[in-house]
Amino acid sequence: MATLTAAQRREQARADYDAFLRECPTNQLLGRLSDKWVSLVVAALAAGPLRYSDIGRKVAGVSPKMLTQTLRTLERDGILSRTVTPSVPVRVDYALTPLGASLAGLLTAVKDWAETHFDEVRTARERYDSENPG
Amino acid sequence: MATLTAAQRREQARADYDAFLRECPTNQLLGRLSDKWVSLVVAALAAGPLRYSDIGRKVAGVSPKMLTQTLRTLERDGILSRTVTPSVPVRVDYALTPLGASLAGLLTAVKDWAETHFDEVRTARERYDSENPG
DNA sequence: CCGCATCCTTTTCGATACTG
DNA sequence: CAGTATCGAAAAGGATGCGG
Repeated sequence: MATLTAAQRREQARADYDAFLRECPTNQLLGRLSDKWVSLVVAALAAGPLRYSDIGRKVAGVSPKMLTQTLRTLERDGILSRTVTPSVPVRVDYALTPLGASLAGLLTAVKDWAETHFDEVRTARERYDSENPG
Repeated sequence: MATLTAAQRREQARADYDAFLRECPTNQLLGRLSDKWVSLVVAALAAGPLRYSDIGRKVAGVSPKMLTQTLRTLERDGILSRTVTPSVPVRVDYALTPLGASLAGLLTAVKDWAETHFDEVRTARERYDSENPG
């Protein structure tokens, strides 16, 4: 008779796996970077520093909540810097750090790819949909 | 008195905006590509074709549901091809298309960036957390 | 102007069990 | 082996109102 039940073994395996994932840099960061708003915000700042409301205007469709949330995590990760000018009313500027700039090149490359190859993707979708009715 | 209430104007603006977003190629594709599993699956296939279960093993922690879902959308978008060999048991191979291969380079560049700069990001996080208690 | 807190809806996702 | 179906938990996301 085994010293562990099947359920216990499964739980153990899951715990090990969770620990592994938490230590895996690629998955951690990739999960963070795999965010629609991250790409758009970084792309927006690639051209130069912007104020909070300017980013909101440049990144179409982002709610204040998501914008703030995205900016906070990117600031925490050292991707961008946040500068508060204590005037009245307050002025807050965001800019890419050198680290962020190195990432921006890659993300805009992906964005450019999307723009360049969208027609091919659309064609592929239409073909797929016509070949797979239902 | 206006012919529309503020709420109605807001709703109208949102409808217009939604229509705009649906037509925007960049946002459509970028949203699709900004997916953790997409990056990982494409990266897994970058080295060469793989069978369904091989991908599942290579991409740690993906459930059958998400794997199938991801593979289906990528096939529909023309990023990868699906080949069924009607043996017993069935054998299904997935491979990047030329279109997918052109994308793979960019995504693995992002993945490499994550691996290379993870230490910097971690350091930035620790600094941020110590400077922002609570 | 910038942003936080709250509520609430929608969507996503993982676990599980089952089929050809 | 390669999926599909279903369920429930979890998270994301938007709306709104307030505060510095």
